[in-house]
Amino acid sequence: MGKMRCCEKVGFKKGPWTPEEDNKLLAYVEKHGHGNWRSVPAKAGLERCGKSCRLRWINYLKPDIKRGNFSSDEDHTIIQLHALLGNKWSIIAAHLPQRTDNEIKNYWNTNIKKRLIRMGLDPLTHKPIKRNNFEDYGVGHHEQSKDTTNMDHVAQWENARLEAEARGSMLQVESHSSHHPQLMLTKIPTQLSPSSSDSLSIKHNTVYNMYDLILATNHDLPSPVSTFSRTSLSSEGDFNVSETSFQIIQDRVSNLQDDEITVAVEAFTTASCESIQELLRGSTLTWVISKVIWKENGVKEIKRRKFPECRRSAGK
DNA sequence: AAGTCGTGCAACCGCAAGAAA
DNA sequence: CTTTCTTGCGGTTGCACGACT
Repeated sequence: MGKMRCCEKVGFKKGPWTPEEDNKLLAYVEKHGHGNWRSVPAKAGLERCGKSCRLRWINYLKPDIKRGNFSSDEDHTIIQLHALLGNKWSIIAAHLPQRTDNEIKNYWNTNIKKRLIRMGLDPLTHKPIKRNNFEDYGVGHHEQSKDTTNMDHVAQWENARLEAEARGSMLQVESHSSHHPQLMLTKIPTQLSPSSSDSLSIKHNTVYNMYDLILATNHDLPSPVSTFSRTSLSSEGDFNVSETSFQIIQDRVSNLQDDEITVAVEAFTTASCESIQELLRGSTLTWVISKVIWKENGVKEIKRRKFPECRRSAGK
């Protein structure tokens, strides 16, 4: 593209932030809000690039961030979600209010991953590693035998994994029944609430829900809405939606109460990209909504988007 | 006391998605 | 439709600090 990324420009300071810099950034964001990070450094009087400012704000300065040790509940949640989703830190973080994806990623890499390996479990699949693979993870036979004596812990991990898998397959079963024209809503934390959550940004008097939504519709049925869920998949594909269908679906979404939106479906959140692709391939489907927008007066809008090919997860 | 090693975490980097022009 | 810009994500790096020798 030939453009200069902000952090490539010389003259920007790098490294740890000083308290003075933190104060400047904090004062600026409190006064003007965040967004357009590129212009923030100049306006805030900082010699940092916008990206660095954004990161500092998101990972450290934001007032609702919880720091310190992870509770056993949080630990359990991370294990379960990781077993299902893999390294989808942002999605995992969405299930742990006040925790940042960076913090969860660090916690995983420095703590949970090592515990798994010590127990002889594959950190990717959470399943037992074959004995001759132990050295791949730098675990010798001595250590293995030491850890396998603690079968309780291994069993706990296995339970967490199975629980997560069961949850995932249940969601798929529900999803396959998408020809039934009902909304499937399950509890999800409050990230869809247009308050001060991580997933929202406020811009031009509009609250954007940054979590994508999938809205599957079966054209053979009178009701356009069969499943309604959220995901964060990327998109590509070829699904044409007529203006009529779009209007019907938009009306349907607009008629949802805020609290219904707030408890949006979890199904695709925890299903793998592959299973979603498989699911959508087999259906008379449908199309994808990228986001719901709450305007000031509470009116909801939706934005269209094409079907996902999961580029990020496939490429990395 | 000095040097080395291991660990935890903040910060950086490259890339991609999505919005805006 | 294309280009440009901003934002977000996940992998990786490097520094600070404590434990150990």
